[in-house]
Amino acid sequence: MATGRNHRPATSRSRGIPEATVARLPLYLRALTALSERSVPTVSSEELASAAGVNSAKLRKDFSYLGSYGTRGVGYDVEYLVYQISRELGLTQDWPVVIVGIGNLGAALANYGGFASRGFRVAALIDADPSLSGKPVAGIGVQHTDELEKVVDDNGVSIGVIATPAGAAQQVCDRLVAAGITSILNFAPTVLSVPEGVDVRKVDLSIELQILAFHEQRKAGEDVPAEEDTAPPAAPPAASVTKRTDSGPDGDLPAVMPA
Amino acid sequence: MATGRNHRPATSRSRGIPEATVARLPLYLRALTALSERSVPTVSSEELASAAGVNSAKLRKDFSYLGSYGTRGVGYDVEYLVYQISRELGLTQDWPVVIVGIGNLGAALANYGGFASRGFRVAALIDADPSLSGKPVAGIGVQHTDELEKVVDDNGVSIGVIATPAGAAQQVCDRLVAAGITSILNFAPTVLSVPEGVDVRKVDLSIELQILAFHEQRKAGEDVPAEEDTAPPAAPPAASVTKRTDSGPDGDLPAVMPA
DNA sequence: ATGCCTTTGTGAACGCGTGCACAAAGATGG
DNA sequence: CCATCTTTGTGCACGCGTTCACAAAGGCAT
Ligand SMILES: NC(=O)c1ccc[n+]([C@@H]2O[C@H](COP(=O)([O-])OP(=O)(O)OC[C@H]3O[C@@H](n4cnc5c(N)ncnc54)[C@H](O)[C@@H]3O)[C@@H](O)[C@H]2O)c1
Ligand SMILES: NC(=O)c1ccc[n+]([C@@H]2O[C@H](COP(=O)([O-])OP(=O)(O)OC[C@H]3O[C@@H](n4cnc5c(N)ncnc54)[C@H](O)[C@@H]3O)[C@@H](O)[C@H]2O)c1
Repeated sequence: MATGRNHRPATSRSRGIPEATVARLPLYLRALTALSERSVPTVSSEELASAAGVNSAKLRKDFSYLGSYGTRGVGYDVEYLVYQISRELGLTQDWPVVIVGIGNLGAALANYGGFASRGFRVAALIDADPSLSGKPVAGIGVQHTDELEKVVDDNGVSIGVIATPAGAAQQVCDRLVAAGITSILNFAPTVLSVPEGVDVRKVDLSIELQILAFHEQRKAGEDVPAEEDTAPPAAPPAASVTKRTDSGPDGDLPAVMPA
Repeated sequence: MATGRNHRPATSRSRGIPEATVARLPLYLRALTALSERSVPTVSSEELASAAGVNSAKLRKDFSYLGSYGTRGVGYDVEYLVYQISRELGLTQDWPVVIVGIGNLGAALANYGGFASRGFRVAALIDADPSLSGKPVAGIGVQHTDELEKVVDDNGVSIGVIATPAGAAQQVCDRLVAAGITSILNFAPTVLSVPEGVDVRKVDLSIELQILAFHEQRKAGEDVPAEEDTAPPAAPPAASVTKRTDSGPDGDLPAVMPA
């Protein structure tokens, strides 16, 4: 139990900035960086919002949490806003990151250029497989799990990425936390349990696909407006052996019925 | 403008099931599958909730949208629930998927076993690089972009995964949509614009890291409880040359001030 | 200087999601 | 058949996030 608090109750009242806003700041920053590279001096909330794919009122409200950085009748100064958001997100400093589990995914992550584009720097690659030790991936030698604590300590790493198989994830997580890491990005399909004060974010491809499949099914099913009697199979197994009245009207279960 | 509707206004009234619940169903399903493999016959909402890392009341409410599948005083039948959730998510049928952009990430995705574990099947791998054509990745030959429409059509693919560089993503997206795809999972760091009726979900590593960095910075700053006057730099560029009253207390801008 | 026109910043209403707390349902034991 | 105990299903309240709509702010032209 105590499978680790999710969400961020924000310790109570953080200094402002709703979580939903924080999640959008990187989006704005990306759009602003693109404008900056094209030497666009200012943007209106309307333009920037459409570039970021959000509602303009939402964007203005988001920015209002950072302060009043716009000029009425004109818009926002691109460079200045880039700096303000970067600072707010903590991107003015660089963040050493360790990646644990250098398999297919871990190697792809290590090779990912977008890592360094913001203030993130791959400090070390860690894997339990001894045959990988020393092998260079993306120009960095893979180190054995034994080195984990030392690496984290020496480089002052506070962000860890887990790309190991699901079975090893919790164990790796525990070690990362014990080593002093307080933020984890988890690619393994497992719920991680962490102590208070440690943030976990997860990226789960399988979940995303399942959500898409749900909507896809709905779209397909819309053609057949048989709203009433398509779904309800109406046969909860209830008492394990007592009930089993009949097979139920749902039939055609693909061999997954309760034994 | 019209950078593509985000969210899912659910076409108006979908048949129930809040989006937040849909997003958790795969989580429950994963936990239930694990229980099923251990031949556990029933679970209480409390147990299952902790395994999935959510609140038990939330879980019960989520299940209530699917119908009354529990037995009071006992809990939920694992197998039956697995089936019900699978069916609700559309996992009883198999979903052919195309992956476009077989680079570091695309190849990792193609090799990913978790794909097939649910009803997803990699129908084709597509890349614009002619030198990749025919090369087998994860046992499947990479096909050239020219084949895209044919592949989608022949296999009845409705879900596409974009793993190309950001610059090519919108273009690839447009082609996928034109070919008949209505659900897209986007790994490229770009906002995709799609017509109504097409669902887009994104996975953005960089955004996740930036969110972690934000909280990390906050944790570090908590030591100094100078709540009031740490943040407000109070120097929006405002009128380009007119304002500039003084440099403000923030100082130390790392050479990023507006010209 | 003055008025017009654009765009910000935000008050307020609304809807969704969350979690509490409890009555009802049902199993289980006597 | 009844009492007791467990666990579901949900009414309700609350808080967060979204969106509308508009007054105030400020640039710009005359
Ligand atoms: N490949 C993908 O596209 C993809 C997509 C989504 C999720 N995932 C998840 O990401 C994880 C990694 O996927 P993958 O395809 O790279 O798997 P992989 O098997 O290719 O790589 C896993 C690596 O982790 C290492 N490892 C195992 N136990 C370890 C431990 N205790 N400490 C350190 N390293 C350890 C292994 O030596 C191996 O190199 C899995 O959990 C997978 O479910 C992968
Ligand atoms: N590698 C990662 O870990 C990672 C993480 C997060 C996001 N991303 C994003 O995922 C995308 C792919 O990353 P990557 O590291 O695999 O890049 P990559 O350069 O290794 O691979 C890109 C592939 O896309 C192909 N391609 C280019 N244009 C195409 C087009 N128009 N049609 C079809 N194929 C085309 C290229 O030939 C190449 O094979 C990028 O947008 C990147 O920002 C990658």
